[in-house]
Amino acid sequence: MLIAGEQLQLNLKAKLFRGFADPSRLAILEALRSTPLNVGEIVEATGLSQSNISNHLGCLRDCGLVVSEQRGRFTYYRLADDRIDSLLRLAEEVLSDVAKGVYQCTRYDSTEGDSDGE
Amino acid sequence: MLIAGEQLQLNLKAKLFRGFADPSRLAILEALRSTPLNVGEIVEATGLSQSNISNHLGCLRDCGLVVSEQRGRFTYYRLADDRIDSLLRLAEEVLSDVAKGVYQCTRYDSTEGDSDGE
DNA sequence: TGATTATATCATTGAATGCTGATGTGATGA
DNA sequence: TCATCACATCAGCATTCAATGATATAATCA
Repeated sequence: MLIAGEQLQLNLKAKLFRGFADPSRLAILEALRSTPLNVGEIVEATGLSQSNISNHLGCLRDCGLVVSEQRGRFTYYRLADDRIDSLLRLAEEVLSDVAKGVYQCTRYDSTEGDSDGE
Repeated sequence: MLIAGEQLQLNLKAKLFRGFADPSRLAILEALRSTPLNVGEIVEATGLSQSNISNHLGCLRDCGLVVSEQRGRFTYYRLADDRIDSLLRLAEEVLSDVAKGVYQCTRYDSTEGDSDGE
């Protein structure tokens, strides 16, 4: 049985991962891996709507995954920490091994559900 | 604008992170970090219900984060890969830096929402 | 075989969450 | 000041998803 402090730690960690656990947010993070971008540039890079991106950016910023900097009318965003990049890279490594499994995991699939039967 | 292959890659990565993005699943993964456990032991370790755990284990297994091994009536689970552990550890490192932000991020908070008003 | 143990599956329900479209706000320039 | 640009915020909707309780399955033992 978990005690309160451990639960809190788990909730924090879950929230951190949650920042990465959405394709739109990942697209934003990926776009920011190479260089800081303003919102309009992120819109172009991802094809997502402006308000959608702004919402996700708010979450990512609140959660400390990105930081923003105002320049005139533009707001530039960048990854808050090099380890954000490391996490993404490590995830890619893991994926290269377990991709088959994730690929077949239809539990959280929003696109479509092909698959066999277990 | 993202092309199809990149989108697929993002969806995969998001699903991978999704395995980590829930306190219950994290509790299960944490329990398995030290040693393989059967379902009953995971129930004890986490305090979650059996069916709840079984559901999460199904997801974790389908997504390739854990592997299972039958031993008599028991099913033992363990982390599928050392890098699963690395990802958890790296997340802890990041948390130690951006914890304040995540802590204040009420967007995905299920426990409670104190906080100031931005 | 029948009882029990260990685990998986299922339907349901309520809550969380992503997306959209409209609107608000602040900065810039005519 | 007025129009415009860049971005943030908000309400509403539709979907996803976690948890529960009941039930099914599969293995073990008497």
